[in-house]
Amino acid sequence: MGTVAKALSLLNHFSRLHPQIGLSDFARLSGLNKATTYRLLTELQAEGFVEQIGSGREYRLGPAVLRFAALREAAVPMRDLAGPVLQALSDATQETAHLSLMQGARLTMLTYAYSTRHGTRVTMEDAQILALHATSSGLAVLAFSPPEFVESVLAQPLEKRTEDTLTDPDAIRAVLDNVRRTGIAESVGGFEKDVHSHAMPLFDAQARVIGAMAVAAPVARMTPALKALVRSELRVQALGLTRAMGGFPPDGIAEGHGAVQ
Amino acid sequence: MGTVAKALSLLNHFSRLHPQIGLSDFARLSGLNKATTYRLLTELQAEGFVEQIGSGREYRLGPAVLRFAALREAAVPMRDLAGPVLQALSDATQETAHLSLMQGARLTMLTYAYSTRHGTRVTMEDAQILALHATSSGLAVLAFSPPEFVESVLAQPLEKRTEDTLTDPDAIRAVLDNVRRTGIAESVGGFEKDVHSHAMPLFDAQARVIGAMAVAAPVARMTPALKALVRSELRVQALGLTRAMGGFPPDGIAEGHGAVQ
DNA sequence: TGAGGTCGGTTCATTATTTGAACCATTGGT
DNA sequence: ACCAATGGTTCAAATAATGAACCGACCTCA
Repeated sequence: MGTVAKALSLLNHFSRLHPQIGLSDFARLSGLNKATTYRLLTELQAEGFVEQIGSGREYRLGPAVLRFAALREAAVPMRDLAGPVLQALSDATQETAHLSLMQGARLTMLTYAYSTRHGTRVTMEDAQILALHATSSGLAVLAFSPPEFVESVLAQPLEKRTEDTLTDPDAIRAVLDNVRRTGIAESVGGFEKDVHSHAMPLFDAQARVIGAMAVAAPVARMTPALKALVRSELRVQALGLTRAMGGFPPDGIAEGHGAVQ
Repeated sequence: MGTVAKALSLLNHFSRLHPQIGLSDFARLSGLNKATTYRLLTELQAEGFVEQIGSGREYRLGPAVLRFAALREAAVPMRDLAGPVLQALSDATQETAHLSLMQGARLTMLTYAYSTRHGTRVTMEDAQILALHATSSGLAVLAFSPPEFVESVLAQPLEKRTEDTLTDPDAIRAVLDNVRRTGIAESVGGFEKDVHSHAMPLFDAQARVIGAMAVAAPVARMTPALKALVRSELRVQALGLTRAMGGFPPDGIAEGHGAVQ
């Protein structure tokens, strides 16, 4: 590992729980020599990536990261990030992948990717509005939304799009509990007949849900093998996209993989 | 300059105008050897500070900066603190209020608030860099910076942004004396033509200047009455924010009110 | 078609920077 | 008065950074 990588990986020890860290702690956490750690921190400090609290005290993240984050936000629109991720998801599963974002109280499709493998496929409309109670994406979003919002949605009349659409608020609340446990929402024929879809929520920097990523396949093709593949691919890609957008999954979702804490 | 600082200063070449930069351009811009530049970029990339667009193409800022910015915001909610204060300042004056912070030797805009009252207003760019000699914010900061720093700034070539920009070091030193006496810096058309702005410095817990808060209005609207209002509001809000961030103004600024220790 | 100019990326001997054990000076707890 | 922390510093030894030259791929223009 080069010096630069070592210095930057020091920053990874910051978290919500440990927003400021002393020199000795840094040395312990990173396994580096104290003198080395000190020199690296000094360089990070000179560039504004960390700063010191009082006089001769702990370090915390510096203001430079704010500047670069603003530039990153300006340079990389969400659609650009989502495109390749959806393509990868679609390639891996050979089915339709799509991404939707909350806009106000509505969930709308941002973009999608088809697979070329099969003659039949689930098709999507641009800017389509996805019913929150009737789609896997909607359920994924609801499961991680504030309870007040969930109740306000369930209090309204819930359209029965197909004979399999869930419209009983209690039944939906039970489903949401399950989604919270597994992190993945599932819908079989709830929005369009013959469509079986899985979805995972996407989060912003405050760990608030902002939308969902989903894979949709014809019911007949959703074998146990494909289901397992979809779930694992979706998990990886949705987490990856959340990270790429600067978001944080809430506690309990980002199981394993250490990192972010 | 250490290797880490070199790597990090590569990132400074990103801007709104140049959101992505190729290897050769980076080498040219930084004056480093191409191989060196490549190795540094590779390390930055491994930590997610930059990423490459397609296959073997240009570099742009990576998602890691967003992650750290979110953590920084969580740890130091300066923006959160500043938002309402700027809004109040903007509401009271019906003009644009903005806040900038020193990062290394640069003064950069953190956040701003517009008034909705007038059709015309002074507009701000995110993460904009404010020239220290040519803006009211810069002068406010310089006036309370260590003399060595002031001299190092004045020793460099001072860009003449407009015909009214002060570029004579002696003239600037005289202005700074005045700013120190009144606590408020003023600039008429020094950065952008037709902009008249007032600024007050902000201080940290050691009474060191960390940035400035400013109100900017079109020259034509800056009547004596507005000027008096701006100065009094700015005084109250800048002092309030310094306090809210845990900072202390140096002796002689916090007149009256018997400062906390 | 091919010459000449980019580009991103790679190599390797030379060089300069990073490294770490030991050492300060302070601080805070007992 | 002591001990064990802390942040910060030193300097010879070890290691990692450096840069000139070199690829192959891709341009453009003749």
